[in-house]
Amino acid sequence: MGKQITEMLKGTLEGIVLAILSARPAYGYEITARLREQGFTDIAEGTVYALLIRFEQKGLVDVQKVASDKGPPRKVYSLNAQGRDYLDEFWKTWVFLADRLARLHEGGK
Amino acid sequence: MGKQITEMLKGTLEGIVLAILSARPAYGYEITARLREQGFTDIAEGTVYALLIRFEQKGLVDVQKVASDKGPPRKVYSLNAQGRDYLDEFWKTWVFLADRLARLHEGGK
DNA sequence: TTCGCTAGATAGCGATACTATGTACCGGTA
DNA sequence: TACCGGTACATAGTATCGCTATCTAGCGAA
Repeated sequence: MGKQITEMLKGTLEGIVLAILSARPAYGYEITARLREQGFTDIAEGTVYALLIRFEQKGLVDVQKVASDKGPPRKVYSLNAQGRDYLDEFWKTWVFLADRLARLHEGGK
Repeated sequence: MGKQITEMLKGTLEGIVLAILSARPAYGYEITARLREQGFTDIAEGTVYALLIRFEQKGLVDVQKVASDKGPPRKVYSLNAQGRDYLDEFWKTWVFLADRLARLHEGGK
């Protein structure tokens, strides 16, 4: 996909992961896997963990440690009220941007 | 609009400006004005100039100095063949991302 | 002459995603 | 028992990009 997607993900990956969490709680490894399923094949694991820590620091998620039968305990993240507000904001911003880009795309054909 | 748009513009502003240039050649100040018309009211001028310089360094645009009757001479940028290829790539990447986000947005209602 | 608009340029900053690497736990198998 | 692969989390260092804040400079009008 090249380097363009990397820059484009800045600011959007955040919303993507929040959206995934809004569907149901999940832990880091699981989120990475789900991203890959959805076509984001080259998102680094480290990126997701760093993102989740930021969510925690901003108070957008609640965290719960859950023992796992394979590997170390999982940190399960769930979106809280503040996180949902933030996600709403994200979608508004996204729609704004997608709208304008759609117009530019149409115009340029 | 908040801080979200700032991060979201990373990687996309590049394509937006290339798309504007693909319609017709333009100079920095003009591009800034056109962005504001299209609703991007808070894009800093300095950002556009820096972006144009990057385009030049990457060889995506041709440059022509044109005297102006007001202010210093204008640097008029026009998209060249390589720039058009790059813009095509951009749209492909954008469509990929917009597609997936649309699906997430639908799912989350 | 001063103000305001046009036009371009740059230094320093902050946010974010990536690369690369490391730790640690578990089950299966040779 | 010893090793390997898969699971799970974590972090140090880097590059990119847009923003803030400033600066230079030309021109016309008040």
